[in-house]
Amino acid sequence: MNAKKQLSRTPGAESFTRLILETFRFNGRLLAAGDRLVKDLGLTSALWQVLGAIDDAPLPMAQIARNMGLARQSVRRSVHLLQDRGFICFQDNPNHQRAKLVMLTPKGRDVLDQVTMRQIEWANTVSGGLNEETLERGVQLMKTIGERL
Amino acid sequence: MNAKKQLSRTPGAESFTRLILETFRFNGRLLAAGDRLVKDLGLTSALWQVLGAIDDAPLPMAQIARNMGLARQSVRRSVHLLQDRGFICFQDNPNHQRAKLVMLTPKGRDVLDQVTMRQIEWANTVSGGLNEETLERGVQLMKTIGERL
DNA sequence: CGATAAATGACAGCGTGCTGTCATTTTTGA
DNA sequence: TCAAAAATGACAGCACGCTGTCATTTATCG
Repeated sequence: MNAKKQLSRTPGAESFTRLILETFRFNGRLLAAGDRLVKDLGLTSALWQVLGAIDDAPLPMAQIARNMGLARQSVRRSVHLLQDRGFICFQDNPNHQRAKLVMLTPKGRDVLDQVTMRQIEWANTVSGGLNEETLERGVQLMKTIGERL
Repeated sequence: MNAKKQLSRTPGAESFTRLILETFRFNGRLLAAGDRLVKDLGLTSALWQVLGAIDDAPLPMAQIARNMGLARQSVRRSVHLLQDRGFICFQDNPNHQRAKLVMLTPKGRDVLDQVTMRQIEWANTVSGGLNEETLERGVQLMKTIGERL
């Protein structure tokens, strides 16, 4: 007698498992594409994302991290690299003595604007011919599953 | 006169951009969930994936890397960690003197089988209530876009 | 008000992806 | 056949995510 439980994936779980593996690949490709897009400006995908997070308004590191879904310390590292490159600076926070506001320098503003224009052209090209609803359903799918994890 | 070109995203590009940001988040959550699932067995998401790649048959490192969509050297590092833990060993490759075959040890086989059972239960739960076609469309979407990058 | 909890950033260190370079082996093609 | 190109794994080192710990500041609530 075979005591091992007969365990198998539902059809949905099969698809879900494929989705996971494909997500790993896709994520890697997106990061690589982003790196290519901004390399000559002295940026990387990670640094660019942090710049983008303070596009509208200066924010403390912890707030940036929450907005991006990253750990506080991951953002801290990027912020210091951006400071070294002269893209951001710190501004006193009237509401919090410890948590200074991370703010774009004029140089950082220039670079972010350039990158944004490149991203727009790139996104228009890559998404060309793709159905908007299909994309939106993909976003929703990841949000839905993400919340269950 | 404003010489700046009026550049904006198409609706598809807006959705695509949201898809990108959501992919970063989703990827992070998946890795964390995988780590939790196998932590007590001395594995991580990355090591587990490599074990899974040689579930069916021993393969050389470079082949594993291609199958997983990773760089050769990323896989090399994981393979050596798995060797340190006694989960894999090397087997002579009759077709290639340099590229030894990476093979599960009995211990590695046991662990992988355990992990696989856990993943099946987990995937069945997480994917419960999700439409299979929706998931499959998500997979297709990422494959399609991924090829354009 | 004051004690305790929570949030924040600094510091140290790890895991896993990448690239570049090298020696060796295998494959290709003139 | 044999020289050039490609593939493979070893080694070194970087980028960026994470965690844990700490001192300090801020918020909470009895």
